[in-house]
Amino acid sequence: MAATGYAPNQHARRLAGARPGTVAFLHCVSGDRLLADANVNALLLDCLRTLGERDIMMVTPVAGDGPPDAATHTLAARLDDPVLMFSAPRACTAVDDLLDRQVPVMACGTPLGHERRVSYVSTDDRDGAQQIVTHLRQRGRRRIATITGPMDLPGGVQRLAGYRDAIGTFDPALVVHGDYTYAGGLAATEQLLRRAPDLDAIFAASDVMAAGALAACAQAGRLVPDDIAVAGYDDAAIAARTTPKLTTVRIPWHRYAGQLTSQLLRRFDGDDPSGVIMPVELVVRGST
Amino acid sequence: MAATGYAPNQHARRLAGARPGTVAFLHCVSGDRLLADANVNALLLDCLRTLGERDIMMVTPVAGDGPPDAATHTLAARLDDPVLMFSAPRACTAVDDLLDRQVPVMACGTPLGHERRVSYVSTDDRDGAQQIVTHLRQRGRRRIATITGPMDLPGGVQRLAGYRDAIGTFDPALVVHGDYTYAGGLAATEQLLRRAPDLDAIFAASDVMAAGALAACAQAGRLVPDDIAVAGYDDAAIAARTTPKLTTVRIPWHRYAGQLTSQLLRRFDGDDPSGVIMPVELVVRGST
DNA sequence: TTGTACGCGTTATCAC
DNA sequence: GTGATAACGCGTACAA
Repeated sequence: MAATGYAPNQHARRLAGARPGTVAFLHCVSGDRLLADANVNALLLDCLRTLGERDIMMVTPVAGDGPPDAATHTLAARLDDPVLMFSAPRACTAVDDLLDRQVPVMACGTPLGHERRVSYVSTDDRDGAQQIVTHLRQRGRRRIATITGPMDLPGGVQRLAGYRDAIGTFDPALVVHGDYTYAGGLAATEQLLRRAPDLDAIFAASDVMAAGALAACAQAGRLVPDDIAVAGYDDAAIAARTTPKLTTVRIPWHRYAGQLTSQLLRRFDGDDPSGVIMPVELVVRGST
Repeated sequence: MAATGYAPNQHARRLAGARPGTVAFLHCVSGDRLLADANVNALLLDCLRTLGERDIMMVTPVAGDGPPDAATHTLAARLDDPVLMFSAPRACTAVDDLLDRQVPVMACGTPLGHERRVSYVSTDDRDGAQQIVTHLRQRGRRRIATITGPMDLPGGVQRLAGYRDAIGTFDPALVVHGDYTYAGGLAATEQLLRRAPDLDAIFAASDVMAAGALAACAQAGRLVPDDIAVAGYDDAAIAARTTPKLTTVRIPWHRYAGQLTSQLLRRFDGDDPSGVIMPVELVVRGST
């Protein structure tokens, strides 16, 4: 059997009604940002490996062009297998497509507007943001600005909520919306420095944006952490490679992926959608 | 037809002998490095999008654990569709598996030991390395070290060959083998600085390693480019984000992906394996 | 326990 | 051209 090099035909077994042997990977971003997010890649990889161990299944990523939602929408229509979804924007119509067709959907991060119908695992973003802003205030920072994530994504709104929780008196001039990219963080910081030259701390909603913020501070001749403290979020690899290294909030990536896959597997067996929230942890480094 | 929301069952059509609707993505690296290489990701994404335009096909990535070859070997045995292969090491046994089973293989980079049996698109690594070393010599550098890529990968051997072509008198003390990673570049540079304190230039076989080299130089108190010139390879995104920015060799990524997909599509139609080599271009920035 | 039909949805082929 | 039918390879349910 094994000696003859025999392997069952996946198409035939699927056609005969076997349980799905693959999981579709759906990343709801515009085409040029696909596979460009180190956090998502790491998480995806971790899931891929765990899934591989169990049933030797693979994940098929799906590429989308144009605006995030439209692209994923059309592509979702072709999907047959369970879907592992990342960066799902608020009330993403692709999700409706999938749910209508009985496709089990597992979201990474709270699926805004679909909390009851799709399974998800997310992290306690609000708490993390609170922790980091509180840390900045304890270090004596008084004019703390923030660069948010996209406001149609759960991380964007929840990290901003945490910032508001902990900031004391809220000043809209100290808030700029970002897009989780390095270039976005750099541009947002330039804008903040122009708008509020007296700020003494910046909390960026991602480490990549924080890295951009560091570059912008350097260009503007502001010393970090002496003149301005900079904090990130995610504890991504880049957080330990900047100068100075970034204070950040650590997401337990490995356990996160573990939850994602185990919940997904549970959906395979027909369990109801469920939501899991993972705790996060403050990591203090040289940038604050 | 379209109004009823009908979509043909991919498994059934495949079972009935239709042409493959998917391409398998095989990255021959140890599990933890999968999806971690920005160059590979960008290339993969580009292929994904082009492939999507044509026949609305997707790519299924395959995860492997353990040593690169063993993992890909076992996983290759499950593959049925055409394979797009990256980072294929010398005489990779997974390739034999695939070829035995008539699976068309398209390699990114010269598939060492399989040049005649699998199609490939590669870049003129030897020429690129020659160009960059010649550039360093023209700037007056005399003790030019190199951090190579893995020597079982085509980029590793060919970029080293180009270095030897242009270096004049070859000194083994100035050669350290790297692994294309940031940490590897950093460690290799520390080793070089210990071994040959008088070196005045480092050519790293990838931008990521060059970024690590910059960090090591900074830690050692050596100024770049005043004391030591640092050059990379790939023209990856990181090359424009370091301080100073990296002199490097630009690979025409977009056209590279175009060739990869068009050759792959050609294999679909039963054409014979073919090899294509793309030209590269020197990009001079502040680090030299 | 071991064996034998049938059905899954499509493509291909052969009559018509 | 059009329409019926045999594969494709594996699950599964049912019979022995």
